[in-house]
Amino acid sequence: MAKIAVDRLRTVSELLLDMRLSPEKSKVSQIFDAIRALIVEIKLLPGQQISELEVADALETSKTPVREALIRLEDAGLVRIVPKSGTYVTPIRIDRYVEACFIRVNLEIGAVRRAARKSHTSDADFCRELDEGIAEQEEVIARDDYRRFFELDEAFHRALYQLAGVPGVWWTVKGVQADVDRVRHLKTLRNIRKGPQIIEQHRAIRDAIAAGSPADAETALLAHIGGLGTEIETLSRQPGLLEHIEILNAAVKRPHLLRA
Amino acid sequence: MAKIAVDRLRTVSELLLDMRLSPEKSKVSQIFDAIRALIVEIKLLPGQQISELEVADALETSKTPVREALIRLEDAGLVRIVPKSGTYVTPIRIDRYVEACFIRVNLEIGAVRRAARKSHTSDADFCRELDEGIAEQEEVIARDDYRRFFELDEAFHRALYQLAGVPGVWWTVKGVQADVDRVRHLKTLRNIRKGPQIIEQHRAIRDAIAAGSPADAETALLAHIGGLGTEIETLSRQPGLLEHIEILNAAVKRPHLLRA
DNA sequence: AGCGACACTCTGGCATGTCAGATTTGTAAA
DNA sequence: TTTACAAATCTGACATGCCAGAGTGTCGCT
Repeated sequence: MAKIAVDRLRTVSELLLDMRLSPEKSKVSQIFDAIRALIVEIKLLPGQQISELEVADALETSKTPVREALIRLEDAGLVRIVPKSGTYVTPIRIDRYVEACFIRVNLEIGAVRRAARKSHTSDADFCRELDEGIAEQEEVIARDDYRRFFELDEAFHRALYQLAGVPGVWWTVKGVQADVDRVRHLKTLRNIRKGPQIIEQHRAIRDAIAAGSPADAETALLAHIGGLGTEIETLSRQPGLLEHIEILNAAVKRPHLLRA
Repeated sequence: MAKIAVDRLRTVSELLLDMRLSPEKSKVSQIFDAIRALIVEIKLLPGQQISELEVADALETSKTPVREALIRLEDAGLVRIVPKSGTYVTPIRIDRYVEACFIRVNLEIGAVRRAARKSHTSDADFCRELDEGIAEQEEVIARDDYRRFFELDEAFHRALYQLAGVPGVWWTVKGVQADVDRVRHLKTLRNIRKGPQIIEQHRAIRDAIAAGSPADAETALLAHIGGLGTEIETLSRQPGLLEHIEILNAAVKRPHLLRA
């Protein structure tokens, strides 16, 4: 099996040591966000244990807020709490990943179709928000600001739901995207990027909506985030990506697979 | 404004007094389920306060598990926790209702289409589970067992996701259905039922899947759970339903609107 | 060496207590 | 009666502590 560079195994306490809790927001939400980020960015490996007490000590707080954050992380599917045993990062499951893609694709198809229908009976300014988004995307891609581009991409898709008149749906999508985010992070780690191409696709979606054509909008969206089959193919085609995931999932049980 | 019969305002403690916590399952999940049921069945009215301490006393337990259950209820959108003030049942918002319908319709369209495609290349037994479900539905509808019918209906739709190969999607659907369930409860309270018709629609969906025709499957599904517009129309056409919701939302602030 | 019993440790479930802020209530002045 | 303001009350956020059960290592028996 190919050796793959993986971050050294770090305990939660190590990773959180330099974090300071702001008294402005609730501790629970801050801890939730912090640990979620660690999991999504694969700083915490699948299967790795997260101890309430350890986190509490590292953050100089008590177990209670940590525990409540972990409960919410469990609801989000990022950790598994096993009574009297421990709390563990869930493995990256490709079936969940596929389901998340399924959800996103279908919801977004529905959104762009609705948006296109509404656009049909609205003024020319209907797509202004999309246009502004695309313009800014081009700016940041020009200076390789991928973090910002990631935010803009998210905003663009959120705007689609807004145009469709179902803004809240976005949060549902976000909620199930945990596994997608983890895989996406792996992809960017492996330098799989395609910024300009994405912008072109965004523009195609915008145009179809502006033209008031639900069918074209669906086609454009599918070309963008792809059908389910496409998505899995993409994964398989990336040499070693699935293997990489396997290794990550197994790493905690077999630490000798890890390299510094 | 029309007077509408509404359950007398009951505190959580009253409603939970006869409940006994089983030591087999965790207290949190039992409390979560119990309060969720009370909210969905509109025993607890929108806006009504749910005090941690009150629930804890009624169930002869401590605040901790109650609190954790309430946190999960907040994630589910059923309550709103206001720091240093109280925890309140969220109002029934029709925009959320619409969004939940949107989510369900689009996901289920995707599911039946996929199921139909898979059926196309599978054996004749592909739809057996659906057939068995429909058969049992006919049995229970014959003896007016609406509670059981409700379960079977749910199982039928869950089976659709299973056939599509994305079983986990069902849980996402369930997660966002809180408001739908509340409205549905209102509907059944107002005697809006149509059992035999539903079974006929189930059969149509099954047939389209068995025939391996995605387009027909989508059509049949739309006829069943309806497009978004249809759903809202249904609401508006029910004389007084929207009003009823308004009154429920306002009831707690204006107790004089309530009748025994 | 192989294996089972037992003690010890660790974990999360839960009980209880403290506190600051939000809300309500009592009350007295206008 | 109305209003203003302060005391009393109530609430959830968080801290701390205890407990039973799961896991693990050790030691003695075979």
